[in-house]
Amino acid sequence: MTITQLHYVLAVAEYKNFTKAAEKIFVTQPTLSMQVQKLEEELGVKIFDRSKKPILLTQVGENIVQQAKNIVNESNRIQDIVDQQKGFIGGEFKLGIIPTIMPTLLPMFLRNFINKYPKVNLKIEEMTTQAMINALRDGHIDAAIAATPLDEDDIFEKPLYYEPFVGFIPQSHKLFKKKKIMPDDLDPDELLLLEDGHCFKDNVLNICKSNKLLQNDHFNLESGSFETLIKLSNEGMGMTLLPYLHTMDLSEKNQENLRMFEEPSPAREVSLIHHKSELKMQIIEKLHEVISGVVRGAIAFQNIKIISPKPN
Amino acid sequence: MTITQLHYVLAVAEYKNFTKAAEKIFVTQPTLSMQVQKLEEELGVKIFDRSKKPILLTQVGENIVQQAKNIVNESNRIQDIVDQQKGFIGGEFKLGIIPTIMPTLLPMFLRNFINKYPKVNLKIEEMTTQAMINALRDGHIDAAIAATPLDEDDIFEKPLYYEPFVGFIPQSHKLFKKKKIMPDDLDPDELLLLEDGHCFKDNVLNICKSNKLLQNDHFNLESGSFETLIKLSNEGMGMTLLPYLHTMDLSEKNQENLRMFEEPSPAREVSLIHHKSELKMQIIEKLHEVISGVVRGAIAFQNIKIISPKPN
DNA sequence: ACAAAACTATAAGATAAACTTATTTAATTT
DNA sequence: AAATTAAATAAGTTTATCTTATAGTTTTGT
Repeated sequence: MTITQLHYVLAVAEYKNFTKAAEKIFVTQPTLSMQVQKLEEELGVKIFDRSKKPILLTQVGENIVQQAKNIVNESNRIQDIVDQQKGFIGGEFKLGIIPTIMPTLLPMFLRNFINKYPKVNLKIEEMTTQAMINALRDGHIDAAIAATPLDEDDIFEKPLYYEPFVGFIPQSHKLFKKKKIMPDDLDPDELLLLEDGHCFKDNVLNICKSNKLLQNDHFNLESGSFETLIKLSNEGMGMTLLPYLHTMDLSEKNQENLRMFEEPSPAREVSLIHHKSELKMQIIEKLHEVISGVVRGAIAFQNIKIISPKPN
Repeated sequence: MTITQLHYVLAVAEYKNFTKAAEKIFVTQPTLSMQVQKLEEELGVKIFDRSKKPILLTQVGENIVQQAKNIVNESNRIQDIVDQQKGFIGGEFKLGIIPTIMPTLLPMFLRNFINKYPKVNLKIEEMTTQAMINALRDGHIDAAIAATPLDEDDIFEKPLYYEPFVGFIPQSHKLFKKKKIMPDDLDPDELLLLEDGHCFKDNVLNICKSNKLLQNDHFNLESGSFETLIKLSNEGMGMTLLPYLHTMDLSEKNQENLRMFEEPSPAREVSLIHHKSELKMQIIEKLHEVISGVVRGAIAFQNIKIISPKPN
């Protein structure tokens, strides 16, 4: 049994197809076939059931794949140990970011980070929270930025900052005249919302319903579309909520529609999340350091009420 | 990086000597030299400091060895998974047993176990509790039988049975006339004891002192030497305590000197212990099953007071 | 149902990796 | 300083791994 063979098994298990897996890991298909067979022979069991297409994992196969993931993870950790010792911060690092955080946060820290750690080859991908969790588990990404808490017990969360929500209220709206708004002022049925799955906790307000309506309808608002939300709002579709960092980019005219909450302001917790396997921790720590440092300058609220991303 | 290379590193780390390590793992010394060098080159660090003799681990080396142990353990687990699936109970299994349990317990279960699981190649070694803990950590043994609790957080304990202590009281002794004895009757200063490190808990009696005296003096009583203890006792050196199972082998004459404790009788907890890495769990479970089944027949006490092996 | 397409397995030869024996070099003892 | 002990290097052999080419399967589409 070699680590290479385990890699091969994982690739086949992932793509359920020898040919595709072979392409992805840059070997020929016979290499995969033979090495997987060799391992199967050594262990004395079939890992894959090739009689059906797409290929299936046998029962033992499932367990073997699970364990193979552990072994491969643990073996990746050795280079980590070496890097850490050398104080080397570098190599490829894949970071996932949810759409509603991407456009505001990325410009704030990216230049800073790549200047400070030029040897890190950052690859950033926009993805949903659920896709992130899966990608972290599979090792497809090394870390991600999302609204937390997620309550996934194999995902660790390192909070980056607490970002207050700010009301965006059109002139026609009855709340426009108020200087500060309160959670109780919000009417879920006329609130325009973007963030997938982000809900106030029960005791504040549950706005998932309106959220879902928007998403399942014509709109499926994605990255950068807070602009859309603002336009809809200005056209009398109702008020909306924006994360604080996003409000800093608004035109002067739009700024006039902003209304802060009475303190403690509802806020979302934004965290750097990673898998419990703790691979590439050095980079994760530096990333956390840079981002929270940069954001600390932009957000200086004290009185904040954290909001959970999921209804419960 | 291959699993083989990690094995080689572990061997060298263990014997601090390439030549010896090479012998132990049945390869030639140049093979070790070259493969270790190759891994060092791949990682870009020296794992061993060869400038001194015996060889030292570098700082990174220490960490690498630690991680290598994890990886090797996890990779051994794959065959385990396969065996489990097949319902196969077999292969080499190394079991450590402490000297004071060995002679009485081993004959009780050994034949039974090897008949039931003939494919298991049991290798039994007598060793002290501390040696066991180290051997379990290093993977030199797969499981062990010892008095518990040990309070080692990487060692799991599966209690096998609770074995009462029985007083062995020479005719000359003042307690000889009593039918049953009580913990308070015992005088630590005149109690002959054998078991290394086994002490009544504070609230019963702390007999470690007398124990240590015996050990550090001329005697270092080892396996099978309860006989010696009994002879010493019969010659007026004082009373002693014997574990219940041992008393079953005594001559009729010696049986007359036995005095049970008033219930609840003090007892020692004897457990099958293994490392948290949970390798060869199938065999461990079967072993536990067989031993506790066999002993259940021999010990049928209800009222027992468990005694801790260590003073605290 | 039959041909085409899509996959996987096998064969054979090329490449590369790992291992052994023999020898050299370096460090430690005496 | 010589003898001893242990690790590194060199050279050649064996073994393992990979690729190209090809033969079998299973699935898909008409």
